[in-house]
Amino acid sequence: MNIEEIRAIEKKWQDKWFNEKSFAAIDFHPTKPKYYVLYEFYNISGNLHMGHLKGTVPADALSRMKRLQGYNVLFPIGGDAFGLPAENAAIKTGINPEDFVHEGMERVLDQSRKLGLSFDWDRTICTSDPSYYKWTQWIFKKFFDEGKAYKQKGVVNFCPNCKTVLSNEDSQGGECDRCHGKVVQEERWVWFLKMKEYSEKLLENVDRITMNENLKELQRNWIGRSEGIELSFDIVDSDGNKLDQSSIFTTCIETVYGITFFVMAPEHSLIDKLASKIKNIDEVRAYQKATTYRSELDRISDQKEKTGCKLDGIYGINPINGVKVPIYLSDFVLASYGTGIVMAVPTHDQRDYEFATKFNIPMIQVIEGDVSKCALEKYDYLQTNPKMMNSEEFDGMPVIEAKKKIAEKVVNMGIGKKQVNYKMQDWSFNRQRYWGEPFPVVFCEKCGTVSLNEEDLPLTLPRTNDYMPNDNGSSPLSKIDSWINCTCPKCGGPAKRESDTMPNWAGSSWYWLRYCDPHNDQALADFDKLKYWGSVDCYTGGTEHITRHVLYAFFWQNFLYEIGAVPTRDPFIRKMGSGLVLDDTGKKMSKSSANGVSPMEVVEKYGTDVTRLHVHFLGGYEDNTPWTYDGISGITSFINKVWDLQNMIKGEDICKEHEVELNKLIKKVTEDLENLKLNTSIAALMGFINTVRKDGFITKEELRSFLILLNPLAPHITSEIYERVFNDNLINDKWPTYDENKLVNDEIEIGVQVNGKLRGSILIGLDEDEESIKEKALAHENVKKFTDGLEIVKIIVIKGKIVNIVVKG
RNA sequence: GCCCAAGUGGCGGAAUUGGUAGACGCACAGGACUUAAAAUCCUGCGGGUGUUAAAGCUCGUGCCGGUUCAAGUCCGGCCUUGGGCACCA
Repeated sequence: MNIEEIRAIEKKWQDKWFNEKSFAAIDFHPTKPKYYVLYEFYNISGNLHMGHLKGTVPADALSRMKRLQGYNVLFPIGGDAFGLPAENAAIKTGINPEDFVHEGMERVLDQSRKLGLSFDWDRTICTSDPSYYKWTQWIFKKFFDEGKAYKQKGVVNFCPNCKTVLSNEDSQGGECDRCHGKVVQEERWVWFLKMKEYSEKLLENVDRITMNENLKELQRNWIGRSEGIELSFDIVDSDGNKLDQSSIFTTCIETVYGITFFVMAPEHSLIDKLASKIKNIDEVRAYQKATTYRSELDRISDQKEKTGCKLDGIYGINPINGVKVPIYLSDFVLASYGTGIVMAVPTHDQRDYEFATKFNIPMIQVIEGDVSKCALEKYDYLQTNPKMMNSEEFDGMPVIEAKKKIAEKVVNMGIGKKQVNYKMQDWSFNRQRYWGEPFPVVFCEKCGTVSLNEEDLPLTLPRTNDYMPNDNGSSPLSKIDSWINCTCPKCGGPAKRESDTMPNWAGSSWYWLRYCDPHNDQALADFDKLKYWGSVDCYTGGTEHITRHVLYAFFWQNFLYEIGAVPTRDPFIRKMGSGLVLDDTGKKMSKSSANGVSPMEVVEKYGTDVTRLHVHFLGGYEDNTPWTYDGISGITSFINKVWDLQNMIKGEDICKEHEVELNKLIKKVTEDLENLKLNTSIAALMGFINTVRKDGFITKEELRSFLILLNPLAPHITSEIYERVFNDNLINDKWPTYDENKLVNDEIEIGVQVNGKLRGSILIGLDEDEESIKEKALAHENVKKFTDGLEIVKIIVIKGKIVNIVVKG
C-alpha cells in the first residue's frame, strides 16, 4: 500500500462515520447498557499535539471495543475555551477572543476527525459559549445562594505579571501556572468557594474512585488531613492579668510540657486587637510589613534563616502547668492553617529549635534522647518510643502511651479538644481578566451583594477591544460603565456588577455533566439523562491536573448532589492518568517545545492508523515515552501485512492449527484494551500475523475476528478490508469471544529444574498425571546428569508451568 | 527534608497469584531475489565458554544482604533517576 491509497481509504471512512453519525450516543437506549468514556476536553489554544494522542487514542479504542461489545457508548468532546490563550491572542493581535475560540474549535475538531476519533459530534460543547456558561453561572449562583461562596478581603496569591489573583492550586511551587513568574502575597478582595468544608467528602471520593494508588496519594497529600488537639491558652500582661484567650493546634500534644514560647503568624488579627498592650508596636508593624507581602519563593529560600519579632508586654500561659512564656511573631507560621498560632517546643520541633537558638529562648526537653544539636522530632521518637521527662506525672511513661494520656488529660481539663485540620484552602475564585465567565451577582447599596435571578442568565460578557487590566489591578470589565452599572434584581435600585471573572477552572468543573444533555436550556442537564449516563466509566487524560481539576470536579459534583441537581456524588468511576510524550531533550512535548513533532505531520506522512499504533507501541499508557520515528517502519510493515491478509484467505471456519492462538489473542486484546494497554495488544496482534504468515493462510472467520480485534486501534484499514471481504460495515459486527477451554494446546512444553536451575524441558499432555510427569522429568538426558547418584529429596510439579527436582548430596 | 513511582539486551519495551527472563518491534549482521538499489523474504542477534555444527556449562533484571524447592517479582538496607509537597504546627 502506498500513502495515497492509505489517505483515500482513511478519508473515505472518516467521512462515512461523520455523515452517518456512526458514533452517536443514544439517550435511554431500550436494550443496550450504557458506557461513558471521557477524554479531558481540549484547551483551545492551538493545534493538537502529540500528548493528545496519549489520551485520546486509548479512549477511542475503548469506546470502539465497547460499542462492538454491545454497549451504548457516550464518547464526547468539547473545548475549554475561557482563559489566557484567547485573551493573550486578543491582546497581541487584536483578534476577538470569540473569533479565536471559534476558529480554534473548528481546527481541533477537524484534526480529531483526521485522527479517526469516534466522538459523538452532536454533543460538542464549548465553555465560552453563552448557552454553556449560563449553567456555570447558575452553579455559582447556587453556591452563593447556599452560602458556599463569599467575598472577603484576604492575603492571597497574586501574580504581578498577569495582574490577577491565583488559587493555591494555580500557584504550585510559588509560580504562576500561566506565566511562570513569581507569585506574591497581596491583600485583595477575593471570592472564595467553601471547598475546605468538603475535605472529608473529597477524601471519600478519592477512596471510591478507581485510580492509581500513587495518584490518590498525591490528592490525599494535597488535601492534607491531620488529626490533633486544639488547645486554648490565656494571653496576659506582664503582671499576669488576663487580656484575651486564644488557641493553638498541635499534632504533638505529648510535648506540651516543653512549651517555651508561642508563635503567631504576622498577619494574625490578634495583633490589632492587642495593639495597645504591645509595647514595641512600631517594631511589630514594621515586621508585619516586611513579611506579609513577600513572595512564597522568598519565604522558602529564607528557610535557613528564621526571622521574627517578640511581642513585648504580652505573654501566653501554658494551660497545662500555668507557666508564663513569651509570644513571638514569625512568618514560618501560616495564618491560613490551624489557628494561625503555634505552641513552640524547641527540643522536639526543628523549626522551633532554630527559632529558639536564634532568639536565645530557653528549651525544655520532655522526651529522652539527644537534643544537643537538633530537635528530636516526632518522626524519630514515635519509632523508638522513648520515655517522657520533665512532664510531671507522665515522667517515665513511654511517649506513645503518654500521647494518649496527655490528650485525655487536656480534654478532661476543658482546655483542649480533638480537632482535624486540612492543608487545602477555600478556592479563591476570581480573576482580574476579561475572557472568563462574569459573576452573576450585583452589589447594591441597599441590599448588599445579590445574585441575579435565574431567568436573567446568562449574564453575557460584553464585547470590547480593551483587554488590559486597569493599573489599579481591577479587571478590564471595570472600564465598561454601561455594563458595570445596572439595577438590583431585588429592589430595582442602582447597583454595580462584579467586574472580575471566574477562573479558567470553572467551566471544566462540571463539563462531563453537560455532555449528557448538551442542548438543554432549562437545566444544566436533564436529571433523568444524568441518571441514565451516570458517572463516567473511564476518564482519560494527563496526571498534571490531578490535584486541581479532579479535586474541583469532586467538589462541584458533591455540591450539585447536595442541592439535588445531579444523582450521584461521584463524577468518575475510573480515572486513568496518561503519561507524557517527551521530546528528545526528555521534556514534555507540546506545541511550544522547539523540537515538537505535530501528530498531523505524522498522519500526513504515514497515515492515521500507523500514527495511532506507533505512538502507543512506543510505550505503556501510563509511562512517559520519548517520541521517535525509530520503529515506525515496523508498524508500516505490520499494516501492509494486515492488508495482505485478503490474499491469504483459505477456508471458512476457524481451523484447528489457529484455534488456540486465536482464542488466546481474543482474551489478550479484550483484557488489554479494557485496561488501556495498547502496546501489549499491538504486540499480540503482530504475533498472530506472524503465525498466520508462517502457515501461509488465514481462514475467513479468523480474518473476521482479527479485523474486529484490530479495529479499535487501526479503525480505517480494518473497516476497508472488512468491507471488501464481508461486504458489510465492521461496526455492525460483534466483538469476538473466546472459549476458556481452548486457551492451551493439548500438548505443552514445561521446564524441568534441578535445585531451581533449568536443565531442560519436556512435552506433557494437558491432563497428564503427576506421576507420569515426574517420570518424564527424571528420564530427561540432561536432567539425569544432575541427579545421578544423588538423593532425590522431593519433586515439585506446578501444573502447566514447571517441574523442580530437589536433590541432596 | 517529607511522600510517591521507577531502574531489565545496542535501543523502545514484554513477563497473571513468585514458576522456562528478554514477548513484540527497531537497529545491526549474514543470505535469497535484483544489472544495481529500494522494497520484500529467510536466518542470527544478552555476556562469557564450548563445538565443524550443535548440545551443554556459566554469569546476568541498579547495588548489598535475606526468605523460598524456585525471586525481575516478596522482605530489610543502600544508590540513581523521575514526579509531587515544601516551614501544615
